[in-house]
Amino acid sequence: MTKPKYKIIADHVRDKVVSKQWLEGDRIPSETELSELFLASRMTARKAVEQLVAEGLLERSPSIGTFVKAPKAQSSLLEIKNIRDEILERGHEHKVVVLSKNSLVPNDKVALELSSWDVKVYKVVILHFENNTPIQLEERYVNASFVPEFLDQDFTKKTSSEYLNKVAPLSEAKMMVEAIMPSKILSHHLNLNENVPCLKITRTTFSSHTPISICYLYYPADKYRVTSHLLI
Amino acid sequence: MTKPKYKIIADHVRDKVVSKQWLEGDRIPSETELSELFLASRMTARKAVEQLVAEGLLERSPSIGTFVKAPKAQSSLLEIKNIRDEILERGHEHKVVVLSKNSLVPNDKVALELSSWDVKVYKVVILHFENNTPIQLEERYVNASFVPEFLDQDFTKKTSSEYLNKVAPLSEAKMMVEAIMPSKILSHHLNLNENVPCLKITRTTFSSHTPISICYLYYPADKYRVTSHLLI
DNA sequence: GCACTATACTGGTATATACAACAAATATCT
DNA sequence: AGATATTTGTTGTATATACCAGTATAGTGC
Repeated sequence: MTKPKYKIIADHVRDKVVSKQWLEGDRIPSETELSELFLASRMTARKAVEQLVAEGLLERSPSIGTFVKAPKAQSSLLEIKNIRDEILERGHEHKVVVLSKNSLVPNDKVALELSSWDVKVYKVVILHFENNTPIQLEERYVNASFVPEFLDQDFTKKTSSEYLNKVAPLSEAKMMVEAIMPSKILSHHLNLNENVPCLKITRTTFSSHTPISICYLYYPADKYRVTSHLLI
Repeated sequence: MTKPKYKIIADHVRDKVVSKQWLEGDRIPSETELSELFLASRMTARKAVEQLVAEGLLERSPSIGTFVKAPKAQSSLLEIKNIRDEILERGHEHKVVVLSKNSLVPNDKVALELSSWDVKVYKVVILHFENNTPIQLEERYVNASFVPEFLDQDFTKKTSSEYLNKVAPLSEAKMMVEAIMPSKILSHHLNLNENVPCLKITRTTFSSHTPISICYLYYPADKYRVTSHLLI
């Protein structure tokens, strides 16, 4: 299970970019330099760079170099923002309680979305608090073969979606918004009064055309809403 | 300006796929076969295939082959579609009942969104049926100075959003999705059972940066949901 | 007929090499 | 000093080669 060399290089470069050690517009080492740094051939270094260009992190200019690309403006429609950033942007405090971590064989519905019948799936249930008020219950299933170390993460330090976006950058997402009446257990976790509905968001995220994760997000309807802004 | 060989190969294969000469699930020629067909090296043929895999047209299975991938379901991104088209697309019947038409001075909330304190506002309330089941209650406020003839329209023939899009083409939209418990009157119109929540969509539409209309759309939660598909 | 083995084929990784097109820096000439 | 030519560095394309790890098929032995 040794990681291919081009992936090692790609991971290393991606880390430099997402950790902001290399900033937007910076020129990264040339393909030849990368190949020397990692004791690989130019073709291998090139393959790593190609992958990151496809992910949208880098941008090439022939005869000049490869540069860190500006992040997508991407405020737009029903954006995929992680709950922590959202809460911090409102100037509030974010707290997390991990309710469960499991490795399991997916049920049909989850397996269908992750198109992974033969593989394991990881499941986590996490409760998010905004200023000590429960704001989101996150029930997340992750394709274990693509993110093998998912369960080892400490989600109190980095949210699950932050981690996923790091190891398998988001390329595509499907969302569904429903209104439901909460089950008793859900009502308990979200500390809901009687007769308060929930917003249920089902979100499937893809990385390079592969479904990585499906999550069910439950919000108290009296404290949360989804917005989008669409330019035509 | 000669096209690189790998692009020629990729274009050729892509054409086979989109023209349905090669169908979903079909195995395409192996990399070696492609290289022989196009008098190229395997690496070049491989690069063509890699590109098409990245585009999502093909799918690889190590030791087995490369296959034509199932096309993406492709609902579009939280599109602003009008309810009639939506229902007709599902192959169902659409019926409309206009509950009220008014001309009034806007309350603060509506006026703020339409940024029209000094002008009149038109209001319509319309109930939409899908196969004789109430599916949407539309409460719409329109900036009267921009759409003076709004109230004269027959909304059973053309929906309000169709008409608006014709006289003031949509350039921008803001949406908000919430879950609410219906009021008694709403529950009655939507023919809801007890304890069924509603999806409330608040949508403000703009034409050339001017807010034209704000509408509140109420849906029975057990019969409706909002989806979006986001490509990054 | 059945089980096992060998072979051929597939995509995945990795390298070495070569040349083209272009840009920027450097050196050279006038 | 200024214009021109050369060199160097960069990405882009293309090939030949090698080996690995799987799968599928054909062949072999029983």
